[in-house]
Amino acid sequence: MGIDGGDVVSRTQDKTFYCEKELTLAVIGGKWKMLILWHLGKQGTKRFGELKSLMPGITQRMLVNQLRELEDDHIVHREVYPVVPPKVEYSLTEQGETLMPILDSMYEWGKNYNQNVLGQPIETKESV
Amino acid sequence: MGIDGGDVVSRTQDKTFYCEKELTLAVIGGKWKMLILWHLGKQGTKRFGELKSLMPGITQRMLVNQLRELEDDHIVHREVYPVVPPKVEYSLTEQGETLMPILDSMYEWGKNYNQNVLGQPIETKESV
DNA sequence: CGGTATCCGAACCGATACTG
DNA sequence: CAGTATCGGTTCGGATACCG
Repeated sequence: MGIDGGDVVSRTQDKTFYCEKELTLAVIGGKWKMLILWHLGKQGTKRFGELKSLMPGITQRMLVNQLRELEDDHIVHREVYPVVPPKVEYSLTEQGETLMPILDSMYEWGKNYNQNVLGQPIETKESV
Repeated sequence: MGIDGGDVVSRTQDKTFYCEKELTLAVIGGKWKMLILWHLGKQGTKRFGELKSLMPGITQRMLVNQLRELEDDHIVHREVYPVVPPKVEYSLTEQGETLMPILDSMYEWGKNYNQNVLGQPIETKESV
């Protein structure tokens, strides 16, 4: 029996999960992970520096950190080319690709919630 | 322009979001929120104490906290009956109901990930 | 170019005690 | 029964400096 009264579902990331949803959340829930997955999923393979440019707000420390965790979870593949200067490419694994429908749903839900509940207009590049 | 180089999408919970997915994550991402939504979504209206019983691992402080945040976000409805001893019932709002397909997807993804990637057997009440 | 290492404040969250 | 209040440990994540 787990702490929530249910069976233990899984252990990874040094954590114990009592429900499959929590496992999914643990994989995509990092501060920058969804954004990284989004870029890799929609635009394909990217170099480290390209990802950094796509997310100006992220620090190098956090980008490395989030990518390593996604790699450890078998969501992102890291390809190192032994050249100088260094070249490292990141892409989604097959398992990583299977997350895209969920991210799409979350995008759609957020858009709807923003309009219907928060009542905020959609700002487009034209309107701003 | 937002900090990530994109436009600001939304502001709520005293936070600023630059992508709709982050807004969705902010709504469901609390430590116990998915579990609360799951119970209310699958089994309908519950009293405070019932929810607490369904999640033995949660502290009273966290249950109140997570429910208040979900209420503030218009995901959960709180109905207070003016009786002694107090009686308070929680249920999903219409907007809250629209989260269920996402939670279902996350459940299914987690189950698949647990088997295919982590390679952990499914523990059933019978097998344990 | 693609990282590491270190520091440190903020946020999260559990334990515990008290209350109308 | 359904909360509130307070304390404190742990984790998260931003800033900065250095490296092969």
